[in-house]
Formats: sequence, structure tokens, C-alpha cells
Amino acid sequence: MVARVSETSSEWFLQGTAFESRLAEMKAALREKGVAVTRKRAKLLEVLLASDRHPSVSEIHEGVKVAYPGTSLATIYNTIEILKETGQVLEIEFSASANRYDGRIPVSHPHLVCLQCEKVEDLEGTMSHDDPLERVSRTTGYEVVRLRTDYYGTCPECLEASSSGERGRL
Amino acid sequence: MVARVSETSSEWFLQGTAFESRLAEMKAALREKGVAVTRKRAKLLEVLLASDRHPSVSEIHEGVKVAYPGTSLATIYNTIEILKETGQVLEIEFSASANRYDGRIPVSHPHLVCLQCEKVEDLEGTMSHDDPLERVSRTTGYEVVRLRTDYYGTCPECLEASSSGERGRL
DNA sequence: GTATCGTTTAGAATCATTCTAATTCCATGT
DNA sequence: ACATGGAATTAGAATGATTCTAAACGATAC
Repeated sequence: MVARVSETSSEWFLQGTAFESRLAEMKAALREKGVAVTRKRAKLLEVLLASDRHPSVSEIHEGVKVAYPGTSLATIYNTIEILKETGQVLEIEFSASANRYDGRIPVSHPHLVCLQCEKVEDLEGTMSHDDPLERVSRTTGYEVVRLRTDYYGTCPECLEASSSGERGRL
Repeated sequence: MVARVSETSSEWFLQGTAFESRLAEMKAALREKGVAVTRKRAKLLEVLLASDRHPSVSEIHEGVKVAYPGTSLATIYNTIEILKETGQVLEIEFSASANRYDGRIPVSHPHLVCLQCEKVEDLEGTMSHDDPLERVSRTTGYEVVRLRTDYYGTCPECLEASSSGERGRL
């Protein structure tokens, strides 16, 4: 499934119905939250969904600037933050490099991360239970050297202690 | 298994044999690489192994400074870098917070990360295959809201193209 | 004792991200 | 058309973890 955006207009070629429905879903989620879907935000959503590259904030910024040259980085960060709050984008964190974002599949799922070209790909069909590294190496052609499997949540002590929604910065 | 370091000397209480053997292993790995196990570095290893808190660089720094007040942050970063290169420490990356380090079990394994207190715990016995979020919630008492499972390696294209070890910054 | 080379240091530099305060946009009512 | 108010956007400053740099230090060999 390929999606590609015209450089000269906001028309879409080769758009899948998945693309359109995700776009509508994301816009609805924003309106639901009471925030406006401005032209720049709409464009941001399109850029985010247009590629399977799991773009970084600055890649998204570049994409939005094609249509709206004056766009500030802050706008991208702001909107991404709103999307995170509404569960409409998955943030893939890196400490030594910019975070990457998945708007197509906004729920937790495994990725393949190339340590060399920094490509981030979705990893399909991962439900067997032999050695994960070996299996993933075998089925993908990657030379897999590392696996990160972290569960995020609130620990029992904090569940007990907390009035409500204070959050750390993880 | 509990390990605790005296505040007033470098003696250890409640040290397990696992602690001692890991410590020896790490020192050996450093010597193997040709780098000296200085007093500060030795202390760093002890601090790293002393708790199951998966300490950050600055927590390690604080610990080392108890014994060697003049120690610079750069020394901690330098030594951690060497440990990473020798596979003697596992780096747990965060983008919105300092990275955390696991010297006890330096190979990839799942952790539980509390979004509220930023505690990082090892997750034991994770080899069944129902819904991981639900299962982990049930078995740990955490309110698990997110799972990160990422495989890191080199993609087929880069394997093809690369003379040798150029690396990105992930 | 001195030369050497790895270690350590303080501080500057970097870079992604967040914050801030001012400005602009835009829908709505007049 | 026009004014108004609240949200959206902006440029630039601030932050914070990490990395870099160049100088100072220290242990060991000679």
C-alpha cells in the first residue's frame, strides 16, 4: 500500500482507503478534544500518514513547510503533543536521536530499527514463541542485535498513593 | 536478593555471590579491553551493581562522589561508554528523561517502567503468550498502559552496502 | 626524577525538546 | 464590513542530557 503526496497541491495519488479513514479518524479525535483542525494541522496529519518512514518532528516540519513555508517547529511539537494525548500517534523514543512517530498504527507494536540508517519499520506477524532475536533475524533479513521490550504503566505503590493524574516525564 | 553499600566505607553488606561474580566479570572485561580499573571506576561498578534501581548517570555520579567527592560527570559518561562497548551494561533509553543502566543483567530483557515514579524494575518470567499487557498487569499489579517491543539491528540493505562498522546514533 | 600515556577534569558545545511572551488568525456577533 | 476574544502560531530563549575539548593529573617504566 503506497501513499504519495503531490508537491504542488494537497491532492493525493495512490491513496488507500486506510489512509482516508485514518485521516478522518485523527481529525475527528482532534475535534472531539475541542481543538481546531487548521490547515497546517491537516497538512501535518497528511504528512504523518503519507509515508511508512515513521517520521521525526523535523521531517514532518519539512513536509508541512512545502505547503506552508512559514510554519514553525513549535507548531509541529504542539500538534504532536495533542495527538499523543488523544492516542492518535505512537511515539517511538530515542535518546541519542530524534523521536519518531507512527500515525498509521497508533497503538503499541513492535518495530525494526536499523542502527545504521535509522530506518524504522513495522514488524508484522510476531506471535510465535521461540527465541525472538533469532526468529526475527530469520524472518526479516535483519541482523538483529538487540531487542527492547518494555512495559509502561503505574506501579502498585503509585496506584495506591496517587490522587489522580500526576505524571513523571517518561 | 538485596545488596546495600555502606555510606561510610566501601564495605559491602548482604552481598550475594552474584554481585561478586558480576563485579569480577566487569573488571575482567575492562582489563581485557586494555583499560585500567581505577579506584573511581571500581567504585562506579559497585554503585551500578549495588541497587536494583537501574540508576541514571547522575545517580551513579552521586554514589561515586560519596567515596570520591571530586569526581566529574564526564568520568561517569566515559566509563559507561566503555561498559557499553564491552557489553557489560544495558542502556535503557528515554528521550524525556535520563537514560538508565542495568549492570546486573547486561543483556536485553523486559523491564517494568513506572510512568509516575520512574522506577525501572526487571520483569521476571515472561514466556507465556496471551495478551502481554493484560498478562503483565495481572501478574505484577502494575496498571500497564503501554508496551515497547523493539528489535534493533542492521537492515538487509545496510548489511549489503556496508564495508564495516559505520553506525548511526540510535 | 622525569617522560609517557591513559585518566580525569571543568566547562563549552550540541541537539532535541519545551517554554514564553508576543503576534496573528479566524469565527462569531454587530 | 468591522470589532472582539480566544485559540493558534511564532521566534527565540531556556532546559537538560549528553558529548566534546583541551588542559591538568597521576601512575608506571625507565
